[in-house]
Amino acid sequence: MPPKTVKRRGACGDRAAIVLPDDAAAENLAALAWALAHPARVRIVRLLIRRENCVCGEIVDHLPLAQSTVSQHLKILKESGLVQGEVDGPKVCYCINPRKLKELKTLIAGL
Amino acid sequence: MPPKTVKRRGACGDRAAIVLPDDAAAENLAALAWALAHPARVRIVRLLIRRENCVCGEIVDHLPLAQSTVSQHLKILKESGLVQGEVDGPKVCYCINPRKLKELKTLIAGL
DNA sequence: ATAGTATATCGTAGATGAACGATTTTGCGG
DNA sequence: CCGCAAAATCGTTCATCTACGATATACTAT
Repeated sequence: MPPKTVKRRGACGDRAAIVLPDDAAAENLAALAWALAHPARVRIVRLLIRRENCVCGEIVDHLPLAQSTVSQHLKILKESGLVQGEVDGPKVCYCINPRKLKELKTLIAGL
Repeated sequence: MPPKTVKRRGACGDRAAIVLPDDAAAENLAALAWALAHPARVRIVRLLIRRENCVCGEIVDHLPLAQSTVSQHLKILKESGLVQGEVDGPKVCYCINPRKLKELKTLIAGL
């Protein structure tokens, strides 16, 4: 997660973080953009969009990264809401959350 | 800048970073998404789009951040190409780079 | 139950981001 | 030339990412 204009500890000024009207929208878009702010995650999302159905750890085979690293990227994508995973036997299938994807597209298009 | 699947120093495995065909596209989108991956930068971009012309350090007045912090965000936005700045007397005017913005929109829409 | 495969989580290391205040740079005006 | 205002950069601090290997967890099948 990106520090999201997060409240820092007491030191360092901190300046009350006045929340302006469209702040929520900005944070929403920033969170979604953040999910795509790494090439590996872009690749994963594209992969999941293509094979519109779920995919399991073949994702790992498509990336030059260790399984644990891919798992972390998937976690980030899940937390963003862009990707959903459901258990299927010993494997886990991931798929795109079309609603979130559309939300992202709408937010970007509406810039 | 986001680590962009960057080459790490010799230690840590490093695994040759095989560059796959659409890697360039993924990195390109990731870099643009990265620029918007922070609420403050989203706000700045929106501000610059609205006042379609240039704006100077009033940007600072619109954000609950120190001048130096805003300057850093502007630097990131400039590096992404989404924003351009040109000197105007003692001030600096920033404006959106419509080409890059369109590129971003196209890449997202084409997901 | 047990072994086996598939994911997730832990622990670590190094790099980088975000934020600030302080300082430096830059371009005008007196 | 000198001072001013605006912006950029420096230096610091803490949090977080990214990556890995190693380990733990989960579910199947034997």
